[in-house]
Amino acid sequence: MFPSYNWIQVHTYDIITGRCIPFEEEYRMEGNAYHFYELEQVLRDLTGQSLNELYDLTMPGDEINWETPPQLEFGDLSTPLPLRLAKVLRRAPVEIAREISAYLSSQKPAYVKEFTVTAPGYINAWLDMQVLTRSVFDEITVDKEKYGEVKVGKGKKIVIEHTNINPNKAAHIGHLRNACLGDTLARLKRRAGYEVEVQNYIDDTGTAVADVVVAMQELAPEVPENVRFDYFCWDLYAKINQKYEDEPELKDKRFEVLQLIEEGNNPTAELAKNVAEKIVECHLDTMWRLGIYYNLLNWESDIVHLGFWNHAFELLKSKGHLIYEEEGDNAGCWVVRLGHVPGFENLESPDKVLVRSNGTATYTAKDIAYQLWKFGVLGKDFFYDRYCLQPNGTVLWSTSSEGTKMDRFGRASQVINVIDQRQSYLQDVLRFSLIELGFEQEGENSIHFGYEVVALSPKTAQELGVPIDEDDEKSVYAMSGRKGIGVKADDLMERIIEHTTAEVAKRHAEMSPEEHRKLGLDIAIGAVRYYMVRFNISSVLVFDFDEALSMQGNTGPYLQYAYARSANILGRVDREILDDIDLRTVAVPEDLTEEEKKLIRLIAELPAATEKAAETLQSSAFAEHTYKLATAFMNFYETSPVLTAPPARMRFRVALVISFKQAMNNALTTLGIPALPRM
RNA sequence: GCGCCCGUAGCUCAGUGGAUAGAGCAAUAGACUCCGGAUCUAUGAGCGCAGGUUCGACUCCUGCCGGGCGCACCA
Repeated sequence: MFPSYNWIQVHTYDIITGRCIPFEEEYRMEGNAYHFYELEQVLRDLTGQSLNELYDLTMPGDEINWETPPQLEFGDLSTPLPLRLAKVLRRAPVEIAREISAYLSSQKPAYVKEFTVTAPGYINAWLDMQVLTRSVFDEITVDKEKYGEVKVGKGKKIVIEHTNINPNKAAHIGHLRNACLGDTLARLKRRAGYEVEVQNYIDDTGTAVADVVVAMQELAPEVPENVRFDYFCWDLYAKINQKYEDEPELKDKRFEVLQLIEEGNNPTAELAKNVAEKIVECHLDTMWRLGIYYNLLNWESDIVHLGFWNHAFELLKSKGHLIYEEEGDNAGCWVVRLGHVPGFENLESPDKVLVRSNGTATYTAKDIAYQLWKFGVLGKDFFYDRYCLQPNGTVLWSTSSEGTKMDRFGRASQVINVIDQRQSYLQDVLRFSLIELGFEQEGENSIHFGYEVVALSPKTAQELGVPIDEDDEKSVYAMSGRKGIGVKADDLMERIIEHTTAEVAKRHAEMSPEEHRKLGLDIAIGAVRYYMVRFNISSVLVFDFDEALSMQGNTGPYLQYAYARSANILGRVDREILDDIDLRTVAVPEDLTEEEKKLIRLIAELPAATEKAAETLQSSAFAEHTYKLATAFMNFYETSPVLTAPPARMRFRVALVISFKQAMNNALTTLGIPALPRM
C-alpha cells in the first residue's frame, strides 16, 4: 500500500564468491541504505507515505517537490507541499508542515539530520554533513573514474546519430554545435548506464556532392597541393552556386550527375565517391581533434545499393497501412495519411508521399527504411568493414555493400537523431509515419534532438566580410554554405589554439614550444566544447569570436583551471603524508566551514546531475553543474589553506581535494574536456 | 495564411508554479611577502506588452508587439 524501497530490499551478490549478500550486511558495507543521489526520491516517497498515513491522501511522487532552497538559512532541501495541502485539508499550512515534519523525523532517513518548519509552510531537511562526507569519501575511493555514473540505462541500447555533414565542403561551427552536442549526449548516456552506438550518416549520393562534381567538371579547377581539400571544396561549392544563379540551365547538369552517381560504375560516380571519401577524412580529422569519435559510418550509397527502400516498401505494404491513391492530387502515389495527427491537420496537404507517381521513392521514404534499420526491424542489414583505428584506440566501422555480415549494429531500443531545428517538420513526419505505418513503438522511441542553428554576431559577420546593411540593424547573420559564408570549424580551432598557446607560453617559460602548443590544444578543446554545449539548445547560438576565445569566467578553461589548481595542491603535499591519508578512515571535522560544505554537497550531487542531464537530454544542465562545482572549489581554495592548516584539518582538506579532483576529472570527461594537471 | 522556437541586467546566458529572479562579460573599487591572479571580494542595473488561472506566475492559458525558422510527387 505504500511505495516500497526496492533498492533497499534487493539483494546483491558478492562478485568473488557469488554468495548472496543479505540486506543487513550490504547496509553495513555501504554505510547507508541508499546512495545520496537517491535522497530526493526517498524524501518524495516518505512524504507521500506521510500523506497516506496522516490524512488518507494519495499523491503521485512526482508532484511532491524537494528542492534546494534559495537561502542557506532555510535548510538544505525544502518542500512547499503544505502550502498546496492547506486548501484541501482546510488547515493552516504551518500546522500541516509540523505534522508531516514530525512524521518524517520518525522515519529517520539517512543523510538527514533534522527537519524544520518555516513560515508560511515549508518543510526543510537539514543534511548530516558528517555522514554525507563519509559517504562521498567512500564512494570516491571505490568508484574512482566511475564516480558519478548511474544505472538508469542498464540493459538499454541507444543509437545516437550526429555530425551528418554533407561530404562536399569543410565543417563549419554549425556542424561543430551538432557534433559537440551529440558527443556530449553520448558520453552522458554512457555514464547513465546505457549502451550507446554513435553513427555518422554520410549523404554521398545527394545534390551537395553532385554540385561539387559539377563544379569539378565545369570549372575544371586545379586542385592545389597546399590547400586542404575540404577548404578547397568550400570555395568551389560557393562558386558553382554562383554560376547556377548566372546560368540556370547548368542545373540540368546536376541531375545528370545525380543519375550517374545512382547508377554507379562510371567515371562520374567514381569522382563523386572520391570527393566524398576525401571530405569525410577531413571531417573526421576535425572531429577527432576535439575528442569526438564514432562507432559507425553509414553511407547513403549502401542504403541505395542494398535496396533498403524496396525492402521497406514490401514490409510496409504487408502491414497494410500504406495507401495507394487512385485519385486526387496524389493520384498514382503511395502515401501515409497524417491528417488526423495533431500538428498536421491544418496543412494544405497533410498526407506524405513516399512513392511518386513515376515509381521513385522520396527522401522521407528512404529515411523511414533507414530508421527501421536502426531499430533492427527492417529485416535487412548492411555488410560491414573496418574503416580505421581512431586516435582514441577504438575501431571505426563502416557500412558496405559487400563484405562481412554482423549483428552488432543498430537493433536499438531508442534512437536519437541530432539534427537542427529547421528539419523538425521532416522529423515529425518520420516519427508519425512510423506510428501510422504500424511501427508504433519505433515511432515513440524515435527522438529528434532538435537544436537551433549557429548564427554570426554582427561583429563576427563583419570580420568575415559579410555585407552589412547599415539600414537594418540585424542582431544575427545566418551562415550559408552555398554562399560560402561561415566560420570553418578548423579556422576557429586554429585561432583559439594560437590564443591559448600564447597564454601557456606566458606562464611556462621552462617548457618547449611543442609543449606550449600541446597544452594550448587541450585548453582550446575545453574552450570550444564548453562554448558549444553550455547554452540551451532551443536558442540560436549567436557566435562571437571574442566570446568563443574567452578564457575567463564561465568558460571551459575556468573548469580546467580549477582542476589544475587541485592537482597543484596535491603535488605539494608531503609524499609520506599523502600516501598515509586514507579517504575511508580520515577524520571528518565537526565544524565544517561553509566553503567545505558547499564543495562536498556539489561533489555529492554529481551522480544526480548526470542522471538528470542524461534523462532530459540537457547537456547544458550538466555543464552548469560542472561550473558550479568548479566555482565551489575556487571559493574553497581562496578561503581554506590546505598545506598550512593544522595537521588534522590538513589531512581532511587533502582528502577533500582528492575527492574534488576525481569528481572534476569525471565531470570534465563527461563533457569531453581534457583534465590538465597544469596549464 | 498556418505551425514551431526565441524575447530576463549595457552584452551573452541560467532560472521542474513557491521564500529576497541568479551567473559570466564589460565598468568601477579592492585582495595578506600565504597551495598558480586563467582566481577571489564588493558595487550598480532586469522578467517585451496587456489580460486571465492560482493562496502564490519569469514559469501555465489567451491576445498583441518584436526577432528567427519551417510548411514539396526537393534532398
